[in-house]
Amino acid sequence: MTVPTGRRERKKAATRQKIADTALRLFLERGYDAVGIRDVAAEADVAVTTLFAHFASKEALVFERDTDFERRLTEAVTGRAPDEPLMSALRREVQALVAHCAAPGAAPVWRMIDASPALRQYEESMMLRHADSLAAALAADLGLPGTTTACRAVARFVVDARALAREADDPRAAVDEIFRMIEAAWEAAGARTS
Amino acid sequence: MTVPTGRRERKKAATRQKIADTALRLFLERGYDAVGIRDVAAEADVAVTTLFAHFASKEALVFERDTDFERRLTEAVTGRAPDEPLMSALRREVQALVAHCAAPGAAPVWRMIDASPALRQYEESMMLRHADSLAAALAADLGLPGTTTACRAVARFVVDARALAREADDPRAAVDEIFRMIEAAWEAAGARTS
DNA sequence: TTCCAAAACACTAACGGTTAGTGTTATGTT
DNA sequence: AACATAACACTAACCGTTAGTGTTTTGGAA
Repeated sequence: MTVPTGRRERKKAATRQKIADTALRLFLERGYDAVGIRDVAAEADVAVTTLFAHFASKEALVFERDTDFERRLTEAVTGRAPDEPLMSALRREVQALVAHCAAPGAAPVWRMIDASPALRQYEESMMLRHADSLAAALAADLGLPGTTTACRAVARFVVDARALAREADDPRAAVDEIFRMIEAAWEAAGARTS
Repeated sequence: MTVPTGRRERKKAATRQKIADTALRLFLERGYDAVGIRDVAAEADVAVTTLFAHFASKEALVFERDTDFERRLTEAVTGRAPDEPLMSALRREVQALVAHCAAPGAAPVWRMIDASPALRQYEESMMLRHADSLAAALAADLGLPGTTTACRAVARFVVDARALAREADDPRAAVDEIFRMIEAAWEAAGARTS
């Protein structure tokens, strides 16, 4: 139980990163479906089993940073300024996340994701996991003992907002519009929750 | 272009049904993961390729009636009484769908679905497809040329309601609570949409 | 009735993601 | 210095799925 950063952990992180980088490069070069797991493993110079020790599935290679998204959502709730309303903080964070997806460098990756049913499906279930985390964070912020139906509902609405905005013509405006709806929903629920 | 019901179509439907019934029986008997496609095909006395000619995937064997759900959602919109509000009709239909899931005979099937990540994921993406259909139906009902952001958002909220209610302690109450939120969201959007 | 095109069905073989089983090295700790 | 552990490697296989190919059935046209 010493402090974290030993050589072992650094090597492990390096291997993981090398695999992820190699995979993304190959996927963008030749297309997601045209690259096999065995190709990625060979190019990254690791065994297939090693690759699966670091990533649970082929899709997970693409969404390597997925825990970041989850953390950002929950921290938007737990780490907001004391006087900021919940929904305001969430809208800001979703705006930032959507803007991040629309960044110039990210475009080819999202085009690849949109082109692959497997990747789209993986992203969907990722977002539902994030919604569960967010629901828990919301409930905790309200001092509730467990996640209520209203918390779960709003959490889903928020991740829906991100998904819909990503596909909209004007992502910024879409987030604003959907959040007006979510805020109304939240107030309607609030009459019973708080 | 004669009328449909020839012997051929009856036989095809019978084969399809036999495959689905056999699959569901085996899945419930031995567990979804413990039954292979080859087992199902053998037990239904068809070739594996025939099975895949009728069903696109192993998961589709379980959600055989999925188009029914989709149709019921859109028809709740298009086929409602002329004076009934949209959200009222949708709430009624979602209540019916959720009640249907909670029916005694359906319990083992849902337990199986909840136990299998693959099935859960399949159901999720099914629901998103349904949300897209519903969004189109909503837009059409409002006389809009295309699906707007608000339509898409509300459609997602509605299918979220079904998913959340299915897992809630008191499904009926959950649907009511979430629909109070959705109606508020719909009104907030309506200020700009209609 | 006879024949034809289409569709359902079958069979083999394979592909690609994923895992089990087993063994080898490197690393942090005692 | 020695041990326990975790990272890594290799082989072989499992399972869902598809391609390729051929056979039978069926509905309708000639």
